[in-house]
Amino acid sequence: MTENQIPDVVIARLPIYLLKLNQLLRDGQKVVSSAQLSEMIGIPATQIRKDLSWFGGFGKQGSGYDVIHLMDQLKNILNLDRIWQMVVVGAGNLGKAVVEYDGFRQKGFEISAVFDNEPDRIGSRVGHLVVQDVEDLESYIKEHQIYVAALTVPASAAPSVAEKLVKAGVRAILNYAPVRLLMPKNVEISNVDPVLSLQRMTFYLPRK
Amino acid sequence: MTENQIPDVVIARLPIYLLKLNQLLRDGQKVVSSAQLSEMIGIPATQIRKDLSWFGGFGKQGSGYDVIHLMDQLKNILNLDRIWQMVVVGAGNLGKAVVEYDGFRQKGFEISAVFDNEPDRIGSRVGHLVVQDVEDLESYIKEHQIYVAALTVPASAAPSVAEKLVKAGVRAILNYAPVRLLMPKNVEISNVDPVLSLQRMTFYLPRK
DNA sequence: TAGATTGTTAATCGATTAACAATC
DNA sequence: TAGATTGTTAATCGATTAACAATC
Repeated sequence: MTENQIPDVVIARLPIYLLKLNQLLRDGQKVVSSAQLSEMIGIPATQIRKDLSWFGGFGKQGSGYDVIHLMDQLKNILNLDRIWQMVVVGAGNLGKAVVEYDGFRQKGFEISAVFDNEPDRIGSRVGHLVVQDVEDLESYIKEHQIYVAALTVPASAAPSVAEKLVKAGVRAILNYAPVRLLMPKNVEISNVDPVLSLQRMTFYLPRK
Repeated sequence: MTENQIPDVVIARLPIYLLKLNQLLRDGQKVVSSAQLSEMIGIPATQIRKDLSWFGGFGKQGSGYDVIHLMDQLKNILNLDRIWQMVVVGAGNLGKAVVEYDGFRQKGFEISAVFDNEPDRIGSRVGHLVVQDVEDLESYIKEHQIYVAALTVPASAAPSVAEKLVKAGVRAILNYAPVRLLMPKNVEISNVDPVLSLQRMTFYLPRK
């Protein structure tokens, strides 16, 4: 069963295409060529075509890609033609910001619960949610069949909470804690660590 | 002048090594081998050694790397043996969270000013700072020789603000707005877009 | 039809990995 | 010295890019 494995880098670019297509749609553009997309997002046209061709022929020779149609296809490929329920673990400043950020819901990720272990926080309101006891995390995930979680606990607590999440059935973790979490290979993890990004960029800055 | 160009992917891994070394230091470990590091962060030992060897020989055959010495070297390479002043543009929820997040300062990135264009927000306090008028952004950057900025304005405003930043002399932008910004090639940009990360991960999740 | 642009093959480029001599 | 682990070369692997036939 040698599956025609699609490279991870290709998958990572699809949401970028989708983002730009959204914008084109709002601007009322009906059709777009790979050359136009290329210029707008700074990815070579050949690469865009190659990426898309992993999944089929979505374009039309001579004219380009129908914006709406391509968006639908990408959403389907990325499993985004549905709403994903998501839990947030950690109700500190970061957790609050995540819960109150509107961008997740707008793109189909609905935060359905937030958890913490601090007695002071449990029971308090964050956004439109009430903070629940992390003791109830596993049963909640199982009962509601949650696959996606955001981790906004301190670095020290992250590994053990992540393990709990995985044990309960979570398959994708958005990790805001500044640690590298080792995951079984059937669990996806994305690290949101702006400090690492800054530390990369400073390499290229003038030393003074 | 064919410079021995170091790949971007290599640079991007160095802060990860640094993060883990920090942890080892706290744990009191003095020396670490590439094999140990490998196991701890899930990057092949060969790759770690290869990455480091771009910059010189930091290890000792037979024993490994001195934790403190390697940290010092990495900090030097990444230009992290100093404090970077940073401005934040956009004082909405996201901007507030960024200003109030302690992790930047801890790692040597000091937020020295925050800007917005909303009259209601200008003059109000965020963390220990007072929100300044974005009209004064360029002069502030020039006067204080700021090279690093975080962009937490709405997507629609991001491109024009980014342009202002670059014009004033900013060379590294941490972009929180959900847009791709095209930058001159002497300006570094990192996108912090958790939604894109989620949209990548859902590809791998079971469809139901 | 002529012009434009896709989808795909093949060539190139660059990054990862294996292997091992050097050396602490 | 013997054992361990680095630093580096060469081989492999995989991703990007160029080129162009197919086709709208």
